[in-house]
Amino acid sequence: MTFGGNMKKNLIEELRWRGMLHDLMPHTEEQLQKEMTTGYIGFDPTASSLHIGNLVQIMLLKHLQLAGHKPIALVGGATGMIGDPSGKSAERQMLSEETLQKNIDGVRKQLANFLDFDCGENSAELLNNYDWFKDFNLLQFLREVGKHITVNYMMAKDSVKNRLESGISFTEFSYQLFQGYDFYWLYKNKNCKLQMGGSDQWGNMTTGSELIRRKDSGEAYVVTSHLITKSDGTKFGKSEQGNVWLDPKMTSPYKFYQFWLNVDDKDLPKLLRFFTLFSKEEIENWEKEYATNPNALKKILAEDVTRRVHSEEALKEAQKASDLLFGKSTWTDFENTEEALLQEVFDALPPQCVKTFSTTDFESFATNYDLISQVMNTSKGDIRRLVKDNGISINKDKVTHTQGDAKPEYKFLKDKYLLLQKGKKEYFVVIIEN
RNA sequence: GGGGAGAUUCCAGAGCGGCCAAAUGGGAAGGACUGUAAAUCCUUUGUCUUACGACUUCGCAGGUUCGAAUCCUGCUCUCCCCA
Repeated sequence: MTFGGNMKKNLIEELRWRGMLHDLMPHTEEQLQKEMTTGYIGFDPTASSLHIGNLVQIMLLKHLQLAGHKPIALVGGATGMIGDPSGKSAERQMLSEETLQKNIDGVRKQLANFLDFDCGENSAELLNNYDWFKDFNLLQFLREVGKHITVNYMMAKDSVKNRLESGISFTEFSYQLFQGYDFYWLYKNKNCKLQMGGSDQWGNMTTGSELIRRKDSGEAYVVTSHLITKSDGTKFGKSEQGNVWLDPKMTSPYKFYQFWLNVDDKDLPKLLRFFTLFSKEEIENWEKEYATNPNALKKILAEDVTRRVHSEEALKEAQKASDLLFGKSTWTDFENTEEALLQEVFDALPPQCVKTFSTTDFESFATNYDLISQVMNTSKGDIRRLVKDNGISINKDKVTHTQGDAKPEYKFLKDKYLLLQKGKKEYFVVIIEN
């Protein structure tokens, strides 16, 4: 039951025990056992970076490759221009071509990080469907694609059905044909027989399989994964600031690491299985060992994901920052930290949380309220409220109302840093430069 | 082309001449309790201000009125129904 002697794992089994498998077409397993199979997942460039939600799909491709098959990551340069109606209750805004191009570039770069592109016959490939759609004219499309799929079939898809009340444009209605043709094209040109994706993509994906059957009487398979949701039912991957992105410029590795440390206990079993590559035994052993210490598990999770998405160095920095910024760190801890390390820690903070002032600029703040609202970029009323609720600290000391109106007078850390906190978790740093 | 409904603060959604900076819910923020968790509780959620109050908001532009989110006129946009 091996092929080429290099089969490592049964993909479907792997996805099953991880709880990722949602649905698959009949005979998919046989196909995967029979030979090295090429499978693809499409990513629409709706933003200039992928986010944590997309990471599940990336993991699918990763598992595919680890099981000895060949993954293709497809950037939807063409389909992104149309807009997938799946899961959307209203017509979406079209992106300008300029934004789209920027997004495609960003997404391409990230995808390239996760897969092995140089490991022999099952090396990964990165493609853009714009390449085969750009010269495809409308008449050709209608004759070659449209003719094979009935409107009845298309209307039966949930993504379309759900929109019949609220309205759906022809553009979004036709989305599934484009995605379907992607699959067909890959089938013809890359011998791709498998498409994977989130469970919300089932409808779109089966259209492709259908097209392959009708046009070529070919067999092509579809596997879907569960969409990751939080135990409280809200959307996963949103933090206070919105989406958690994979781009370090949009979500700093520090924030990223913190995100995983802060997940709900109840989500841990699922997250460890979805987002790490550890084996069943490893995960189960840890869960036994740390049954009463979920923070240890979170650390394992956060470390692994941060390392793979960013890098070992980024992880180290994020951890250094976390150690200093959290826990029981005191003012003296900061003073005793050498400057180079402090610098690193502050670098790990999101850029908007670090402000540099000249001495004269700093002198020009009449009150602490002025200073704080400037640094934290919030209204003074807000800061007053926070101070009233004990929510602001400077240099690890709570700011009181009377202090708030006083002129800022501080002992600077290493003669140049001032440490502000909003709540317990959010740090801001002022750097004084001459 | 004809007819109807609607546009309110981050979102949903009340208000339908003064007591409206605008109910309620959600979200978000801070605090307490903890484990940088969850649940719970408390507070806050237009701007400024020594919270007394001042100023700017209810699709856009005008108008009526002592006074408008609320009434009138025009415009823009969205949705529904009929052709």
